[in-house]
Amino acid sequence: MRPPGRASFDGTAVVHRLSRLVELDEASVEALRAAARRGRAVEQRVEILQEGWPIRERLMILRGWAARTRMLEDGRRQIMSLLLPGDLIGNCHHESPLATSMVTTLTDVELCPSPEGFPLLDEAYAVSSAMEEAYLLAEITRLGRLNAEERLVDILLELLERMQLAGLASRDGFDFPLTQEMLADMTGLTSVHVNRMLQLLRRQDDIILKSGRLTFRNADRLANRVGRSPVVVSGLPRPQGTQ
Amino acid sequence: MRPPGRASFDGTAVVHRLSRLVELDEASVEALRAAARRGRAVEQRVEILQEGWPIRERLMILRGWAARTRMLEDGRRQIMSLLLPGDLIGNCHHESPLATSMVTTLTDVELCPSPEGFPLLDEAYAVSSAMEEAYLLAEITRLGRLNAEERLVDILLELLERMQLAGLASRDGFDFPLTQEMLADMTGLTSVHVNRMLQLLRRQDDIILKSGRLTFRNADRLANRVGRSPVVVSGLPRPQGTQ
DNA sequence: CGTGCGATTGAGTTGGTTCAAGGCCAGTGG
DNA sequence: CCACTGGCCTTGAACCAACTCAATCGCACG
Repeated sequence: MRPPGRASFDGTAVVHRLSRLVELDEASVEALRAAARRGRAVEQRVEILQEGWPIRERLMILRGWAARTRMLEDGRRQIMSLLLPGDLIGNCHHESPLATSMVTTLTDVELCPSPEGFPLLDEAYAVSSAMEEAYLLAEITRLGRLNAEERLVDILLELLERMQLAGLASRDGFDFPLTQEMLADMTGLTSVHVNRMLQLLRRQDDIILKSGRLTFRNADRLANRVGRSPVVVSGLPRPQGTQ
Repeated sequence: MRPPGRASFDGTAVVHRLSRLVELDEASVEALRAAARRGRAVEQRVEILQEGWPIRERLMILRGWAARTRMLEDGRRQIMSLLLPGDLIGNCHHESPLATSMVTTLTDVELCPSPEGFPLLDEAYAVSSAMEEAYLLAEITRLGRLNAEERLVDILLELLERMQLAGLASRDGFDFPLTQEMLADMTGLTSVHVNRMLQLLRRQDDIILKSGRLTFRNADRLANRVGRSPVVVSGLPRPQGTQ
């Protein structure tokens, strides 16, 4: 566990992700890289942003996972969305200066302010923000209408999709830092039940999940089984030129 | 049931709501009123927008209720958010030209394109869009961590809050057009269970719900009981000057 | 006076929770 | 080098909130 403080990073994930959303020019990419060099490290389980705080700056995640969460009085916790490398935090589309949710690091994280004043980057931020909304909608359907197994499969596939977008996943797997309790807080289940469902998926030979790595045996078949279609394709402008 | 087609309306709800979000100038208000006069009526249970459709124009709801919904293959349905009079549809914050969800009318509805090119209105749209996100986050927590009774109370109180914002509710009640099945599709429950929970609330003397009107016996007490705080206050810029 | 949609009720079932007790393993300190 | 943590995962058994299925009621409307 490295101590928080200064750190350096090349910003691969951010560049990879944003340039898949919008075809970026050299200046934008360079600005991202430069920003990434000024990255700050934050330990796991730290609150980056509190609900209602003024948003000073827009941040990007260079490394590690964070989450937008809400706590109830009695300790119940809901993770409303995950923030992965390449994602933006506090992407307030406007003059709304207050955070609408708490943001907590789930792992050790490295972040930096996102560069401003580059038209293409602004466009990418906008698309990114639209994607975020699409993921919120997906989360609502997941919680409202899917059963435990479907929820888990659906969220895992979404993560594969997003990690691929950031260039951090192979065709069928990626490094997976979440505990079962975090999965429970995302899916609205208990960690005990998440455990049983993961075992079910393992027994069915759908996934391999061990030592911090998640691998799908056949992601397409699985997606098909729970009736999932990728969010990116359906909810977003097709990447221009790229792809 | 009036036939769809041309209709006229003064746009009270829209003006009321938006001028609570941002202090509008005379020109903006007049533009809203003028737009409202060109309102179009749509029957209940009609799909205004399909997922993936290009968004031609930004619409406002003048009268009636609609919803952003998603259907699963097997007929399960989730209402992701409600659209009330004064709300905007397809408030795409950017160049993202595709609808991220289906929009269906729940009641007979009257709508019109929202005026463009007024700086203060644009600001109001932006705030409105931020609120929409806050409501999505609230919906996620509701579905993920509240039990049936809490979900129902929470959503009903949210609706009170929103209807008041549009000037369509008294201090403790408003006209309520939703069927129990629609409530079920919002709360991720079955209509049978929604029915039982509503009866519970009636028995506890929390609400009166009959002949299309919902009244709270003591909204504050109820809010307190389920640990709910208003979304508007916590997640939004305080209305400047107003209030 | 039907007719049909929505609300209501009952009885049985189940998916997911709760509570509580281990088990595993990486990191730490002696 | 090994024993001792502490965090996370695993397992079992009892329980309960919410679902399912199916019948009935009530009312607005034609």
